[in-house]
Order: sequence, then C-alpha cells, then structure tokens
Amino acid sequence: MRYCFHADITVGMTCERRMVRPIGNERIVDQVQRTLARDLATHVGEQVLLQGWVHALRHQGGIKFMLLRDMSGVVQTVILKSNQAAFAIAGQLSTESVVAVTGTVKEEKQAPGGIELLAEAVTVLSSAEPMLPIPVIAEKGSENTDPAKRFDWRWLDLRQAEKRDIFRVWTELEAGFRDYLLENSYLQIYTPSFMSMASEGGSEVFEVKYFDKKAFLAQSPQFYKQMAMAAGLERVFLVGPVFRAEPSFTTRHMTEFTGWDFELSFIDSHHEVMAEEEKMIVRSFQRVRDRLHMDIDVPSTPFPSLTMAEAKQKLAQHGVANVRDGDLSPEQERELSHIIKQETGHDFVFVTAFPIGVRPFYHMRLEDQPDLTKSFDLLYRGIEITTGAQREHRAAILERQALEKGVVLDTIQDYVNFFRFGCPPHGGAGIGPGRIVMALLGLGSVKEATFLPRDVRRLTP
RNA sequence: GGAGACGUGGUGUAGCGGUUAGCACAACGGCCUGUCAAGCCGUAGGUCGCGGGUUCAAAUCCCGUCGUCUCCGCCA
Repeated sequence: MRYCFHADITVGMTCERRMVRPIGNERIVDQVQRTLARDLATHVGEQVLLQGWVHALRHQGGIKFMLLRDMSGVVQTVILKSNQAAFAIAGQLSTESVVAVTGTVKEEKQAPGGIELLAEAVTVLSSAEPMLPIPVIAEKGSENTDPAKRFDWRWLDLRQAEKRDIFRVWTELEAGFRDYLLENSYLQIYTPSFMSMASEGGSEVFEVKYFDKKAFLAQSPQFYKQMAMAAGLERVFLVGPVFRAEPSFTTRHMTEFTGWDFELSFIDSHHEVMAEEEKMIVRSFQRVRDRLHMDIDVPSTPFPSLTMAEAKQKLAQHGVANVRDGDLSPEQERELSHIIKQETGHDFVFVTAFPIGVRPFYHMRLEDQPDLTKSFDLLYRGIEITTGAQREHRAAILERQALEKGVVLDTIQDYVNFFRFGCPPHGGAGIGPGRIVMALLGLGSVKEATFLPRDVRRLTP
C-alpha cells in the first residue's frame, strides 16, 4: 500500500430505502434506514440494515461469516444455523453478489474491528457469477493482474477500496482548485469540443464527421479562453475534456483526458500566471489534506523556479545528458525534480523562458530577450503537469510571429480577429489533474487515475 | 512515428527440444459454531495467442501475424 488515509464521508451518507405497499386505496410508506459499515459501532444493540457487496464468505459448519463491503468499508456479519432461512441463503451466496442484511449490531471481541452484525435476514439483490474475470479482493496472485485486463473489467477493478480513494483525492483536489478560483473572481465557462479547424498545427487533432463537413476535436480550450479575455470576462476557468491524436505509448499520455484551464487579464508577465497557479495548487493540496485527513505535503510558496538556461546548467553540473537544446527530455525532467527536491525539499519546480523554437507562435516574447518566450512549464515529482504563458495580444505582432513559424495567416484569421478590437494583455495555463493525482499517489499510470482511460488502443469499455 | 519486451487453465506464474504441461489463488463438492490471507479432504478446468517452418520429436528453436506493455519522440 503506497498511501493510506481515512476518508471523511459520514456527512449525509445515510440513505433511505422506501418500500411502498398499496393497501386498499392508501399507500403506506415504510422507511428503513440504511447504515454504512463504518458507522456500525455507533449502533450497538440496535437493529440495522446493511447493503453492499459480499466481500468474503467463511463457512464454519454451523456458523457462517460474511464480510460485507460498502462505500465506507468492510464489516463482518454472522449467520447462525438456527436462523434457517438466512443460513440457507448465505449458503448459496457467491462473493461480489449484492445483498441486504438486517440484524442486530453487537460488540464482539473475536470479530474484526470488535464489532459485527448478527444477521436476522439476508436478501440477495443481485447475484454475481462465481467465476470473476479478475480478482477483486487482495489475494495470492492478484497483485500483478495485467493492467489491460483490469481496464477491460474496470467496474470490477474499481471495487477495490483503494481505487475508490483515487477519486476521492481527485474530487477534493478539484474542489480546492474551484474554491480558489471562485473566491478570486474567476468565471466558469464551457468551451466546445467541436472545432472547424485545428487550434494549432493540425497533426495531433482528431478529425470527425460533422454532417456534411469535417470537424476537429479540440486539443485545448485555449483559443476560447483567450476569446473570453477579448470579451472582457477578465478571469475565466474551466474543467473539461481535451483530445490529442498523438500516438503516444507512455504511462502519462491518453488520447482524451480532463484538463483544468484558467486565463486572466491585465497581467504584466507570465509570473503572475505562475503565482496564481501556485495558490490554486496549494489550495487543492490543503483541501485533500484537511478533508481526507491525508498525510501529504502541502507545498510552500513561492515554488522553486528557474529558467531553461539555468535548468540546463544545473543538469549539466549533475552530469545529466543533454538530448536537445531548449527543452527537457523526460529523463531531464525527472532529474531536475530530483535535484530541486534535494536542494529545497520542494516537489514542484517551474521552468521558464523557453526559447521560441520550442514554443507556439502565440506565446509572448521577453522584451529584452526576443528569442525567449514568456512561458513556463510546471513539474511535479518529475512529471510535467502544466504549460502556461503570457499570450501575445497584439494582432500585428501575433501575425508576424505566426509567419515566422510558417503558419498560414488564413488558417488563424478567426483567432487573430479576437485581438483586433481591443484585448487586454493576458495569460493562462492548462493543468493535467490526472498527472497530479498519479504523482501524488504514486500510481503507475495516469490511466489508473482515470475512470475510463482512452489511449491509442483503448476505446472500451 | 522509432526501439525493446511479453503472450501457458478465471487470475498470477513454473517449465525454454522428449513432462500424463507443474504450482498457488479463485471456482465446484464434502467436513467443521468464531472465522478474519481460515483449515482439512476431494473434483473440474489448459489444442501453452494464431499461422507456417525446422526436427524422429516444439509450450520450448526460426519466420510471419495478432494482441498487450514499457521506453523514446510529443505532451497535460
């Protein structure tokens, strides 16, 4: 187990099950309160209803133990032979079936956790076929089930409690991100995924049939965020899907993933964008720590930051091979994070001042060093989680930079139009939350952090 | 797009020229009133991804093919 924490999910988690029985012309509603496994200890002596999955069965002749699992945890139920009906049903059960058990809660030294439910009635809500295609509970030989097989049966894979924790972390992380944005005058927008043309380049976009036309799936909401700046919204954010047609076979790439994006106006440089992102991330990590009682490092601000030139120099000093000037290889990203961690104890590091050669035409350039851009990447534990920049908002300069990059002006005319009628200086960034979750929890792949991953080969389930 | 690796019962694996293809877990049947990675006894389940070749003999060697994974490029 690489991480461990206790989730706080007690609030509002008592569900009601209504049984409606018509009697004459009236309807009588019985309300039976469902109790969650982890709350059993607060109901000693009471009769309760548990509903969940059969986690494990242990037949002991005249006594049967059934471990029942719900979203809150696992608890033991006991079925005695003297209760003939329940005993017979339990004898026919298969693991991973969904059941309802009513009974009396009792303290019992011999029970796991010191608490158990003495079953009075067992009802099968949905029986599971006995032969599971992949193991659900930890058992011999289940640790290394091929990820591809697990993803084929993702709904079984996710029954493992620690996998649900991944989504708890993401949920709180994203809530923290939103908390910061909402408290700082950002407006939420949604941008379309269908586009009439590629947002840039064209080699990495998905082409789709759109009635009698061709359309493309957005590989970034960036142009639309910038339109929002031209619209005078000043500060916007969104959470949404992003599509990349890159044939990338790595543990950190997918063809569709969720992006967090924000953009803000009236900035002087990309450093203001970076400062904003720092605060969002701090807020996110704080929320995960506080809500999930999770022992994680909330980063201090400001995050370490160095220019590409400084990064290259530092890497050279540590004997890390330089593959390509002006950009970092994955190995260099890992090593740079490692070096910064040793020097400062920090998990995050900004790299700024990328040369124009490795950045798109719309990144603004440094006034005193026109061959460098006002852009940055943010690395977290050796993985790139953000690219951001101050954008070039002056139409004439934008067109000149596009031409320099060999971009045909006709293809970006709609984009350039955003800047023709008054647009404030602005910048923003795109964040990959899946990568943050992956690095935070030490997962083997972003796909593990994704409910239903999509990669070059996978379109199902 | 480039490079490398791996496909053996449901899952994880051993075997790497001649084995009735072994083991663990899961499954099925039996015994057991305190199990908790339960235990004990028994049963079933594999044309070793697919196709071709070499050989007296192929899970094992060679070629092709399909599937999967990893690294690089690219990126969030």
